[in-house]
Amino acid sequence: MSMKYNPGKIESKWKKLWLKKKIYEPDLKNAERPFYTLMMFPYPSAEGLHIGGVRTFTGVDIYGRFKRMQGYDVFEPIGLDGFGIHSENYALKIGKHPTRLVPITEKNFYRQLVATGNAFSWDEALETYDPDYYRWTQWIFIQMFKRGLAYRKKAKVNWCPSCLTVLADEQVVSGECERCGSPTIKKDLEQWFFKITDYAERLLNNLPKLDWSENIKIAQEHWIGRSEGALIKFPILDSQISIEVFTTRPDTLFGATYMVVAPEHPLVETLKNRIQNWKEAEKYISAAAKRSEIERTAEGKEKTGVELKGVRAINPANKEEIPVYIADYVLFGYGTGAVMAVPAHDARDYAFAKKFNIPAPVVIDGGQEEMLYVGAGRLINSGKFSSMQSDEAKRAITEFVGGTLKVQYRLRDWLISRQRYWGPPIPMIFCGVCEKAGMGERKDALGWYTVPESELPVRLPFVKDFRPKGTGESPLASVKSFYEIPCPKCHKPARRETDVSDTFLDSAWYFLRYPSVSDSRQAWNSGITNRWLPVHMYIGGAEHAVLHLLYARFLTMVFYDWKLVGFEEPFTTFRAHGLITKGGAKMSKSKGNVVNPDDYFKRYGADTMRMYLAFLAPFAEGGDFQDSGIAGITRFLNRVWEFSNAHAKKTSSEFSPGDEKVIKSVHKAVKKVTEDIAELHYNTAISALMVLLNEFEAKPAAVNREDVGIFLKLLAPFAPFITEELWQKFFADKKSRSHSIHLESWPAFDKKLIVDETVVVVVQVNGVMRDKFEIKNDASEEEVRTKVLSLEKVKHYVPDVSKIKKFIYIKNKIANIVLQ
RNA sequence: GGGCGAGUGGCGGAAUGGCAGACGCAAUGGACUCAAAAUCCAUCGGGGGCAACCCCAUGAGAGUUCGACUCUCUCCUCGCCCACCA
Repeated sequence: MSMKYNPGKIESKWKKLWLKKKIYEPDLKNAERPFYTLMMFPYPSAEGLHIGGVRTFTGVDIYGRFKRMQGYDVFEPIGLDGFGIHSENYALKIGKHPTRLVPITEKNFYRQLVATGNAFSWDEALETYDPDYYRWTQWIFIQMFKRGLAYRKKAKVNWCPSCLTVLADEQVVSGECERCGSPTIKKDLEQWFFKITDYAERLLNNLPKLDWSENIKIAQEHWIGRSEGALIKFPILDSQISIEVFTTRPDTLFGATYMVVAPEHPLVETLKNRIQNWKEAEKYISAAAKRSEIERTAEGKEKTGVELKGVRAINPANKEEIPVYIADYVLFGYGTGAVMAVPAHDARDYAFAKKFNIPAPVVIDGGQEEMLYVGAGRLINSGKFSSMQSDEAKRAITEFVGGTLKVQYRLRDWLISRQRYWGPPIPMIFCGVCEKAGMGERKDALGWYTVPESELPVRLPFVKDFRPKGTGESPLASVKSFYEIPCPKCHKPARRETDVSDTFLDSAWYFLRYPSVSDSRQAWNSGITNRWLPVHMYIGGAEHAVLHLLYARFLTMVFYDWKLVGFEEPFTTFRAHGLITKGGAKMSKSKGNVVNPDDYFKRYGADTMRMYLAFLAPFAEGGDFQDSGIAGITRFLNRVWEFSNAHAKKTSSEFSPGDEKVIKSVHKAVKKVTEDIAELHYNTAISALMVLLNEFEAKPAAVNREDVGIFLKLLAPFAPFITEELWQKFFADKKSRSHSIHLESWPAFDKKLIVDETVVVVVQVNGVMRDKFEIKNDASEEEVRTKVLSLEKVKHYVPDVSKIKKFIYIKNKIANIVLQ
């Protein structure tokens, strides 16, 4: 009889053949129905591919294969985000230079990805550490500088004392470094920033138009954090100086009994001479600077601060003299770095005022005796504004004190420079001579010049000691041959920028490069880009909601404004995938519950693993990986193999005339699998295939050769190898040029065939199920009623027909008799 | 503290206003076997009953509805994200 199903053998055969025949390479220049499907850029960790990563890649692949069979020219590129702190930290840990580590991890990662059986377009693979790629990352930086969107600024920035580099706000998670988990501190450093804040409003306003997982959109909305309020000036007594605050509650201005400025606020230094307790203030300021973000916030609601004695401000609404404090509960980076404090109507101010015995007059009638009321309401004790409602009062009071209405965003500019080794050098040159002479490429950045585009890439030199220095300078700052360079303008000795750019810059534009990888003269070919992008189906982790996904949107918007791309948003559809746990816990080395894909793929085969990962839980939700569950898929594929071998090769004389029910089941399965894949409900699509096979096996004589063919096509996106083998064996037309099942067309279903001639109607009495019966489809309510009342069970529960209050019939589904 | 999501058999999960537990795992019994594995058949939420059947059950409690796992409110638990943003 037939040979046994041997996944190892058929998988290695088809893996090679698919690559050789390039069946997954679309015609990038001429494709008529482009469909770009993409999984978030992976970074090649030396441990190799994570099983969760396998699941996500495969999830994207199932969708791509489905679209390809539906007639689309599917582009599913792959590459590695190998530059950056994550890769460098690993290199540091094992004491191997990143340049030596890269070829090893790259080879291993690509080998694993081939093993998954994914239909990647390998010809377009790219790596961020490849000079052919990062020259364009540098090119982007140059354009950003030239157009004023990249700038240098001395600022209090997040510093990771373990990674010894600065970090963007998005990379500080709960006061900890996103990479290594160390508590971060604030450091005063001059750094490069991208002006993402210029795009805050558009990044926010476009969100509703995007077909993205809702939670991701909400996360971005919160991160951008729009709030409407007012800028109001509080004059300082006996001076020309005033303190400006941003407030969302100008309606509570009459209740402002003190002010707070952030310890980092430059105004504090300006007022130094007036501050009678300067020593105390100074002590507080330097202590605040040293404390980590965690310490600053972990002390939680316990407020600290120092009154600036000798400095008094005037509340512009009621002209009262009020004290000024410094306290670290006020953030320098938000608003103006100073607040007016209204203890009666703000929880933080309330806590602070209580501790420092500051009065808290009530100015909004909260309808309760409670001191603290943060809601809106009717104004009291507010002079001529008393009895006004908050909404109206906001505008009126702002106007009264000469303030201005203002929209404030929480989003800050993207800190782009890193004092590390493993990244693209920032392509800038600084000339001290030009700076003194008032020269520079941009008037607001004296002394700074971009590297001429013809000289790109600025290659990352080999630096033996690539460890971060912790001095605020990158290891490149120790390589004279790298940074010593004549000024492009005055030709005097100048200095190259030695910082590298953030990894997130590498990954913020890679999807634009993929279709144009072969083009060595430009970052992307706009004709090809506009043909293929925006990415039609993008899938990745929710943890990138405010990192990668925000940065990618920002850059795309910028390129759109520069007319380099014809679309404003990079990803039409985005779906977040779920997390895979093992034994109910996140996989981690320390817990010893990490699933190594290599072992499993070798043992069970790619088809089985692909299907198991898709079957174990809804794709978007994630679930628990259990070894025992794999057996179910192994059995299923064995049965597919056996059944196909036994029935697909029947000669025509052996064909069954076909059983009506089997045909209907096949059409129903086509509908269900088609709809489920489109919704990424892979688990239920697979269960539908299992149901169909169960039915095939129950009445094999009624199964046609054609039914088997349809079944294999439906299964093909999930199990590409076994279906290809069986298709080639029994169905493929050997003469046609390419006869892969994966290039066959997706089965259609006949609407007429999925409707049953009879339906089962459930009978309820007072909402409790009592009986059911079969009746012809779309029977009239009268027919149903007659039938229902004739049932023995119904007679038992409804002895007196006159007691029927209501008869409810939902067509083809249910009949409910309601008694009084 | 805020936001988002989730709570259904021994387990993963299905059903999103209409027969709760599809599909699969595990388990139990049986067939095959000298035996085991594999495979096949049967049982498989709880309680009652010889049985036909009946009752209870989707984290807890209320509500809306002829009818609620599904919608609304309150509470509890868990997960993820953000977190002194004025």
